[in-house]
Amino acid sequence: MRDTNSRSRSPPAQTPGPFQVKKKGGAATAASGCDVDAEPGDKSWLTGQPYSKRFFEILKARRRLPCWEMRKEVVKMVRENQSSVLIGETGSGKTTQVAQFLLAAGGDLGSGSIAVTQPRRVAAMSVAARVAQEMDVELGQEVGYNIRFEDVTSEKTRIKFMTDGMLLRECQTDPLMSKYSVIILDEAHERTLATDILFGLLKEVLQKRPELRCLVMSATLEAEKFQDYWSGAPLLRVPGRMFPVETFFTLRPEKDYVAAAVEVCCMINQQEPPGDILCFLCGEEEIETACFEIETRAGESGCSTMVLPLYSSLPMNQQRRVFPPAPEGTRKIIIATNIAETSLTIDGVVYVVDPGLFKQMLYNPRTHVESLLVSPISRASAQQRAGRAGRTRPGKCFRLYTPETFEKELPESTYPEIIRSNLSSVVISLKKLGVDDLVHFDFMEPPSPESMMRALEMLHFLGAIDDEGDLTDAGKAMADFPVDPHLSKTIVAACSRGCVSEVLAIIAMLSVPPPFSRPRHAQKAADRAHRNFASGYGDHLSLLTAYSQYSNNGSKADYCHEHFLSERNMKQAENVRRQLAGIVRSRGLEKESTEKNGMITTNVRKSFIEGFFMQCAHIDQGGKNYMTVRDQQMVAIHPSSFLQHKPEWVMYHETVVTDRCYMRNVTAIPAEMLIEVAPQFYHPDTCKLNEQAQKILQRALPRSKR
DNA sequence: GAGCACTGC
Repeated sequence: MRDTNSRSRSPPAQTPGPFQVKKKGGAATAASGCDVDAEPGDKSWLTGQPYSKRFFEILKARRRLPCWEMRKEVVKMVRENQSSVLIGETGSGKTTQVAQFLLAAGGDLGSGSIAVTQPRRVAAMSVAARVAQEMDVELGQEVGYNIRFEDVTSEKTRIKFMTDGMLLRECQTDPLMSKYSVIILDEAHERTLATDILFGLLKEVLQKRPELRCLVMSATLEAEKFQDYWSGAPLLRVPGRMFPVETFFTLRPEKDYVAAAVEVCCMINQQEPPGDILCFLCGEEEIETACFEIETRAGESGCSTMVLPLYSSLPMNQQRRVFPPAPEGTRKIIIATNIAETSLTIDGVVYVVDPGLFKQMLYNPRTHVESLLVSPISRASAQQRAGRAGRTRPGKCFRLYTPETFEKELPESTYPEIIRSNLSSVVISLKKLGVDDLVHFDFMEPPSPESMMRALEMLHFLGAIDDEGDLTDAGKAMADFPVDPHLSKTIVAACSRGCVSEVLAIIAMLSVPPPFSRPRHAQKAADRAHRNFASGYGDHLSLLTAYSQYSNNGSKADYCHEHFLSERNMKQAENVRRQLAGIVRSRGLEKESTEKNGMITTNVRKSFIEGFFMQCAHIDQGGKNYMTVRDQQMVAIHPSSFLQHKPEWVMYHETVVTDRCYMRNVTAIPAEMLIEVAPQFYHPDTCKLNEQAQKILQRALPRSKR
């Protein structure tokens, strides 16, 4: 099944480039012909230690992987070409084997270390653990991983699994990626924002480092697209290993996909032979509804069934319930979001029910509005979902749409993140990486000029770039923080206003999934508990109260439980705060704190206005709704807000569109504070806001210092 | 007075 592409270029010169990394320790070298294969009694070519018994047991399984037979071809392709593409289906073993082949092959390939990127943290961790075991080394020594908040590598590390975002961050301090002799971008078909940017950066780095090798690994689809982008790089195809999956379509489109999914799950449960069912739905609420209905109907029909929901906001211990096999004679039915398509793999699934839909965040640069919409999945996703039924034995996939829909209405592959995202973070990090000419940056999928313009405009408003489009000092500082530019601007502002400690806590709380938990069965109690955190100023300062109380409490788990905080998300917020504080400290940005002079709430709000002055809204004439200043959109305060009254002006963190457009995380801002902090936008003499807004500002003018 | 797909730095 191999097709090495005929367009492959002639091999580059074998002379080491100027960025050759000095050879690190190792018991054997390329000259001794080290190989991944071994015989009992051999010593590890890498550590010089005798191999363990387990090593040989694992080796037996590795030799059976489809990838194994092609190890010489893989090595040859990568050695002879600066960039190449490897297509490997599920079960080919590419993720665990390829880096080992290349390292063992030695020569230039093993001169530095090998980076393997993954879109997800868990994947980076678990694959690293597996490979360390396969190589008979301790995790964190020769084989390690690096994800946010966790660096399990050492001086000795030769193969490093990392998230794509982590490698992108590393480029800021080492733009030539000089530590690495090979960079493998795995799961490239997922087209994450970070992988797409790494593509473009790597293309430039490869020109400067002729000895560097880049391997793009992907599941089957869009091979030609990758090849074209990498100027006809050679391609190797490794077959997968999976059981056949029989696919069924519906005759007519289904009006109510939740009802149809429930129907089909119950049908399988009653009529099909044993085997677990995995059903894809779009969100928490419909999953819980479907679970309830299937459970009820299974009870009526007398089938022994275990119905389990699965989505990311589900507490960990409940998520874990999907993995253990059901008792003999009981069928497991898992109703899951997209989390089960890529992030989690459940063994024992024989039937897949696929309505062909998922929720996707879409950004409209024209209106600045991001909204979460139910959209059709891609044909690639449909194939991936079906594949979930054939992991342990032959399975069946029930698609709740017609073959015509599949052919004509499903896009071939998922819309890359980069063309449906707000690009302000992308632009500021590229600028920081020295990519000034964004128009000519070699994106595999260039984002729309409009999206790019909006991002540049926003960064200009925030003072991150000057009129020439170059990063300002503030902009350079902002780019160091792994948060959205609105937030990094707020941090930089807080540093000068002496309230950075408080602002970081708030930003950490805003950057993690909702810290306030509100379990279905105890909503009233949760609301009551949360009211203890309420600040009259609004949500930002309420988040600060919650964070401070939590972090000053001795028994955090108990505190979370009693006050209906999500322990998982609060821990995450602590991590984020610590990381951001570390950056503030290492850059020496902080001025003296204003905590003692009682200005803290004022200064916190002023700092946020510096980052969010475009995300403010004023009350309309009727006094009921709000109008956003940026695009005159009618919005309302989200009912979850701590704000109990309707102030004239509010600042909001984000908008969410459901039936109506809501502002989430809202803080009251006096008009005079807007005029003082952002006069370019709010001074009534110069601002270009509507009449109503002007009137309010005019009235406030005498109170302001400007 | 309503609802948060999924990742990542």
